Amino acid sequence: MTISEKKKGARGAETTRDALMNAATELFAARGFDGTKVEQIADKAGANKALISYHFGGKQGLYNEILAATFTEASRRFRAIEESEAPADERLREFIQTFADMATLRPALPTMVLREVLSGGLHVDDQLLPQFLALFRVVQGIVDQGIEDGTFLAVNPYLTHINLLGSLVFFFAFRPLSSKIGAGRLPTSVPEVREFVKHLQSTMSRALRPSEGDADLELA
Amino acid sequence: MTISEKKKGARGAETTRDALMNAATELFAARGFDGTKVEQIADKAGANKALISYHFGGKQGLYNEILAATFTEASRRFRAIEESEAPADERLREFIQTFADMATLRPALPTMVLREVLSGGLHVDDQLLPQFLALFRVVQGIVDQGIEDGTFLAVNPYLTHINLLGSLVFFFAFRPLSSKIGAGRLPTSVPEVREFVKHLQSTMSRALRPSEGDADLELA
DNA sequence: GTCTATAGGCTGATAGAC
DNA sequence: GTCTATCAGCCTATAGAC
Repeated sequence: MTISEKKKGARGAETTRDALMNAATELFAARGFDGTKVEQIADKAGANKALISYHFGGKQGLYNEILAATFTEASRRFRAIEESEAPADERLREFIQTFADMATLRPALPTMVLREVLSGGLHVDDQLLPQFLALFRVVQGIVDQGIEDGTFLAVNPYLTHINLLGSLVFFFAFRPLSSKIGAGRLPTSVPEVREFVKHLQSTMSRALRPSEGDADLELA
Repeated sequence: MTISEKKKGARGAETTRDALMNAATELFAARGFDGTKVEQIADKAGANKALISYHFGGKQGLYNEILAATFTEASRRFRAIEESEAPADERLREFIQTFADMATLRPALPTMVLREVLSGGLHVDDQLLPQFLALFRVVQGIVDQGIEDGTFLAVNPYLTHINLLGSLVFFFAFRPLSSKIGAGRLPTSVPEVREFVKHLQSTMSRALRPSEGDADLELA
């Protein structure tokens, strides 16, 4: 038995601080800030609720820290794609795959993005805003590149971005409800992530591929 | 001065009941159930907060009534598309346009759908679930039709539905934040609904159109 | 139908012992 | 760092006058 396991049998080598962060991330994602009570967080973490104030200065502080950690990690991962010099089509596939990997590893990410979007970004402080916006520029950069070298149709990059990110975020946010509704009432069983990734990749690829008689399409 | 205007000058011919509904719809959409306080609703409606209990039996009752009204209206509008006998491609365009019209007229709709999805459908009682699911079957019905008569690629209808609905809902949910971030920091100005509708219609059309060498694509 | 006043419950935060 | 006990504030709901 290690020192850190001295008291809390339910946790591994996790510090109390980390346990609180993990528990809170799940709860905030599922129920939102107002819907989550500090006592629930403490219980789930197997810790005392007073420690939330001690470690994070309160519920709001904990939320901010989680938001920052989530966006920072996402930001870091996407930077690799932004710096890649692969063809646009390949980078787009990579973006979809990376987002899916991240959402699988951290299911709270799409949910928290969505909650922030819904709340009008009320909780995103100015320090975090650049990272938030960075996430919103990746797709546009890729589309710009594809249009420039002629491998993509001249679509509106911003709308393409909304289209793609909306699909991704919605898919992952919808999965829990999808499971709840159940196999009987839903036309198909809950789809695998792999399947969805493949679907979205080929859908976007077809949607952006310039074809013969398509000079009339957009340009907004 | 009509009888109904006897007391509240700020409202039109609106009954107190309706004023509360409208104010609450906006607030619930913007801040969620837990984030909205009954006093805020009353203030916005120019009414007394005790009247929420009187008219709706409490905050939860008010929320349920709004949710029911919202989904019922959506359900009614989409039924027309479901019963249409137009070609699949046209019906898909119609679906997108109808959703956009509805979201423009009632901005709370996409937001509340999204909040329900995020919460895992916690507030949707069993009576409402069928209407909720109906909304989720429209796109799939259209795609099924298109595949059957050969005008669409054999894509997965459920994933196509997620793709389309995610894009639509996200676009409208993101608009307020988009405005807040501002013209300076966003690559393009906040796009018009018309523009987005056109984009999404042609994107989906291209994504679903069967082309020459595409026998390899899906079938999950 | 509408208002005022208040009750009663819950929540987040902290003081202080260990 | 962690825990117990407690408090102050807020929030919903209701009783009762008009």
